[in-house]
Amino acid sequence: MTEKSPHHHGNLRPALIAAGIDILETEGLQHLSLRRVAAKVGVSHAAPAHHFHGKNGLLAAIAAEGFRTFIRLMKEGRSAAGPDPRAQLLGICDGYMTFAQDHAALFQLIFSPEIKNDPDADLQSVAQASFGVLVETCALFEPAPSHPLANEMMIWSLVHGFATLRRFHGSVPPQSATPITFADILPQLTPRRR
Amino acid sequence: MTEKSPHHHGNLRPALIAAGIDILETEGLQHLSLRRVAAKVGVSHAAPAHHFHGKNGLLAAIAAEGFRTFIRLMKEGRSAAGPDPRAQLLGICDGYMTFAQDHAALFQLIFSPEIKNDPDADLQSVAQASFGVLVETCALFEPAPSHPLANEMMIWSLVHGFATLRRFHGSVPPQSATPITFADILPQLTPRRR
DNA sequence: CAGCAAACTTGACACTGTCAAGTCACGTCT
DNA sequence: AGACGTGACTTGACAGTGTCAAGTTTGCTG
Repeated sequence: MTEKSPHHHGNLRPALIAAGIDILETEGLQHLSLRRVAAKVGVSHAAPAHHFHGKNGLLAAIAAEGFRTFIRLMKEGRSAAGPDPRAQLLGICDGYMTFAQDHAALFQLIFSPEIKNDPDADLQSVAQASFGVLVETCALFEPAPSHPLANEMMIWSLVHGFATLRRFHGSVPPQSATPITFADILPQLTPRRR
Repeated sequence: MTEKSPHHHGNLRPALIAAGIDILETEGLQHLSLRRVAAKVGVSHAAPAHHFHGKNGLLAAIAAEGFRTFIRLMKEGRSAAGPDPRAQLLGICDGYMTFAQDHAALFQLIFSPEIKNDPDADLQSVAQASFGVLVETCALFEPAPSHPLANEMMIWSLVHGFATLRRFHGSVPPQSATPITFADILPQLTPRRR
C-alpha cells in the first residue's frame, strides 16, 4: 500500500536530497538539475520546486547535508590524531582536505556564491558549526596578538586555499614530482600553557 | 562601409570578449550566456559559438583576459610598495585581493573548474605567468627547508583562501567590528641575505 | 573570372527553471 | 458523519539556454 500511491510519496524531501547528492557525486554540479532529481526519484518534474521553493532551495538543502559530512570528516581527522595540539590541528585540516578531495562537488557547492546568502536556517546553523570545529581546535594555542581570531582566520584561509588549489591543479605545486603536504606550509603556533 | 555590413563584422572576436566581460562585471557569471553576448554585440545567436567553439571556449577567452588584469593589479600593488621584501610581498597580495574584490565575477571565473582543463594555449600561458609574479617576489626570501616552493604555495594558499573567504562573508571574520587584514595573518619570512 | 574557405545567419532540438492551474488525499471542524 | 480546506503533488505551458546542421554572404586567391 505504501508502495506506489500516485501522491504523497511519504518522505519525498529527503529522497530528493539523497538523489541530488548522488547526482552531485557521480556527475558533478553542472549536471544537477531539478528535473533530473525528480526523474531519479520518479516524481513529476515540478515536485522538487514545490518542496524547496526553487533550485536555490534544493542547493541549500544539499549544502546543509554537505556541511554535516564536512564537520564529521574534520572531527574524525581530529580523533585520529594524537593529543599534541599541532597534531590535533593537522587532524582537522586533514579532514578538511579529505572532504575537498573525496566530495569535490559538495565542496564546490558549500562554498559557492549561490549558497552564501541563502536564508535557510539549517544551512546557516551547520555552516556556523563547521567554523566552530576550527575555533575549538585553535583554543589549544595562544591567540595571535593582532586579533583574537587571527589564528583561526589564518588557518582557515590557509587550508581553504591549499585544498582549493590542490583540487584545481591535481597536485601542488602543479606538475611536481615531490608534492607539498599541508604540514609543510602550516606555520608554528605556540601551544597555550595550561 | 565598415559600419553595418551584415557579415564580416571585422573584429567580432574581441568585441564578443569585451561584451562578455561587461556582462560578467555588471550582472555576474550566472547571467553570462552565448546568446546574450551575441545580442549585446548585435550578431546572430550562434555567432559566438562559431568563434570560440562552444561556451567553454568563450569562458576560456574571457578568463585569459581576466588573468591579464589579475597580473597587472598584482604588479601595480608591488610597484606601489616600498623596497622592503615583506612590503613587496604584501603589495602583490594587496593586488590579489583588490582583483578578487573589484572583479569578483572574473575572479570566480579564472578559478572555476570549467576553466582549469581548457586546452587554450593563451589561457595556460597567462595562468602560468600569474603564478610567476608570485615566484619572482618570493625569490626575495630564503626558501623554506621542506620544499623549494613551500613558501610560494603557503602564500598562494593563504592569499587565495583569505580573498575567497572575504568575498564569501563580506568581511573577515564574519560580522566582526574589527576586521582582520592580510598583514595580520602573513607569517614572518626571513629575507634572503644578499 | 571561377572557386573556395571563412564568417556569419537561420532554424531546429533537447534541456533547463519557473509559474499557473488542476487533481488528489488527508486531517479538522461542525 | 459529512463539508471543507490545506498541503502534496501533476500537468501543461513559457522563455531562456547550448549545440548542431544547413544555408548564405563576403572577400581573397588562383
